[in-house]
Amino acid sequence: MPELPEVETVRGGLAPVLEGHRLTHVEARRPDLRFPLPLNFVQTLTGATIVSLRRRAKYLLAQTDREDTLVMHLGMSGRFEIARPEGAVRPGQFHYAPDPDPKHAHIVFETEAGARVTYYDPRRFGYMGLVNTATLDLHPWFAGLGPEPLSDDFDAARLKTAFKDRKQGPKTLLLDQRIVAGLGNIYVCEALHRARISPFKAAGRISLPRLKRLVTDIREVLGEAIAAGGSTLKDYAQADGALGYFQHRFRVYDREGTPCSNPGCSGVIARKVQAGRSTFYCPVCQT
DNA sequence: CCCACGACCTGTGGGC
DNA sequence: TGCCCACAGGTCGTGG
Repeated sequence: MPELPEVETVRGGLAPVLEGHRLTHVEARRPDLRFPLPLNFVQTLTGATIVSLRRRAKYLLAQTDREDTLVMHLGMSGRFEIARPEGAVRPGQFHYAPDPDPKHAHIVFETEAGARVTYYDPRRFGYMGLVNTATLDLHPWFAGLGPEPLSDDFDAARLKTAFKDRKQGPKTLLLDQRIVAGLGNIYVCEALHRARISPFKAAGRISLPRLKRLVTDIREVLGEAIAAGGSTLKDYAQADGALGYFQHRFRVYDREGTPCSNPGCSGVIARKVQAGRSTFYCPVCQT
């Protein structure tokens, strides 16, 4: 599933075709994704103009010129594809290439300009909803979210407070969206490896200088991934259909048995299940 | 409050 | 080739 950098990449891919564009056709091919779609989903969005497309944590926020913001979460396997018309059947009506994966094409948006944005999600862990824009921050999806890791609100002092007296490893706590919003399994593993911090060490016992290093490394790895256009795994493609390449730069994720890349370390990357998720790490230099 | 675990849903890849 | 199991980027609810 897309983590922060992938969602940011999707945002960047969708923004040119959605921002400032009016939705002329909205289709929900099933009544639910992970949760039921609002009953007024199609009605509310049809004819609305998307005034901005932003990201908060792993959510995409498409603010409309009506009262609501369309909130989209990609879950594990959600992705968007943009189709451009191959020709106009007649003015305002367009022709598109056949959908390569109609079985998982759950939501379709078409804009006045002729772009077709299709949401695919085989596992249906993703979800969409309509949230009143004026009170968006109070909505349960957003009210408890921690700071954006790339913002100034996120720093070592804040992590120190969040980690205080906690016995769980930093791996588990960094996945908690209330502590910091937008990290997922891949980038937590990558950041802890860069910072040479053990995923299993009691979080409350990590020193402030090491947390400072961790904050820097979180920002660094996210920044690199965003710059690379987001990572692409099996069932994820960039919003415009092109592929990202950051997955080739993972240093620990899915690299069990390969040599540790940290300078001067002769360790071998290991995998352990921690709180039900795979943790990849170097048992030698991550302490 | 903290923490571990199962559930949600579907697809894929590896081993036999 | 076929079958079965393990596993997958996230989040939520339950129960100790």
